[in-house]
Amino acid sequence: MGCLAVDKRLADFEDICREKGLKITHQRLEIYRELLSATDHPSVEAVFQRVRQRIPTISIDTVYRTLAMLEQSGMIHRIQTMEGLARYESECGLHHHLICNKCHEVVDFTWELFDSLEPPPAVKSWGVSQGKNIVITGVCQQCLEREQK
Amino acid sequence: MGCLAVDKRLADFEDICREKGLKITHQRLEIYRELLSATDHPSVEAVFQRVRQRIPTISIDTVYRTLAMLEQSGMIHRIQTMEGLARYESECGLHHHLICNKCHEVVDFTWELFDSLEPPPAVKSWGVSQGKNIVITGVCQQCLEREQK
DNA sequence: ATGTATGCAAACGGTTTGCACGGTC
DNA sequence: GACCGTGCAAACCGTTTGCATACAT
Repeated sequence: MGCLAVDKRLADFEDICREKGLKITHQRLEIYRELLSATDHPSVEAVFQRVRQRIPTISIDTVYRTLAMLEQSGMIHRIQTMEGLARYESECGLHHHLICNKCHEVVDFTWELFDSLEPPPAVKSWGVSQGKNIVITGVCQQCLEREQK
Repeated sequence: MGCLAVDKRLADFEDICREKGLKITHQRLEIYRELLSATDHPSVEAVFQRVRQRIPTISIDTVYRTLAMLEQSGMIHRIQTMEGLARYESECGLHHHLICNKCHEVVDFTWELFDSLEPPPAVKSWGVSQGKNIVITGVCQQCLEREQK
């Protein structure tokens, strides 16, 4: 999953750590590996539960700290959802999000036409833009089917 | 401010309350009035501080409950920010948001060309879309100037 | 050997909830 | 007078932090 193979990105992770003087620990590797193979956009709690199966002694604090560290290094992204909790993704390519109002699942989609569009002049006069992201909210197919049970 | 005059929207508020059997209280009126005249996108705490000047005995719980009620009735919108707190706006017209990564201020902008665009097919097959919102993040002019002090 | 990362536990901040009183209808 | 809304306080939940130990370098 993601824009590069998992192995390549784990190697990059080690390079970035060495470069920044960060230590390559068992916990950090497993947390990053978990996020690289995740297709949903897991919450901190979800990452914790998954990694815990391989490292039963891991604490949720370490998951919080590691995810924050990975985000600061630009290796993963944080998404703040309407539920009020943070979700993470390892996807680094240009993309947007579909969020279901019922099950709160997050799905990626791409929209190249939009990406190539020039924003209106008001944006330029506001300041310097660094990210341009669409969030489409609605109800996903599974929830629609579940509703008309 | 907003797509309708403040007085008109306060009258609508009373109609909607009567319709739904909700009581028109002093607190609810002042909270809604405050949001109608706000140009920033205030947090619950900010609304509380402002309304408190006119109703010194008001509690923050009431502000939370009233804002939730107004949102459920479709009279205002909640925005979940990256800071992890909720912000509210009374604007009901189609618009998008500029968010400064430094001061976290939220500014509205419109983009009619985008609004008229048909989303890619993947969106239709995902489910039913209800909202389509752009968030552009970056650094606003004031923060840029403050930086190069 | 040095110093950062971890795990534990406690604190934190925004938000929600249970309850008795007060105000609206 | 009936009942919903309010204010107070306490609970709640996701997240952050201080500290002593464990581990990577």
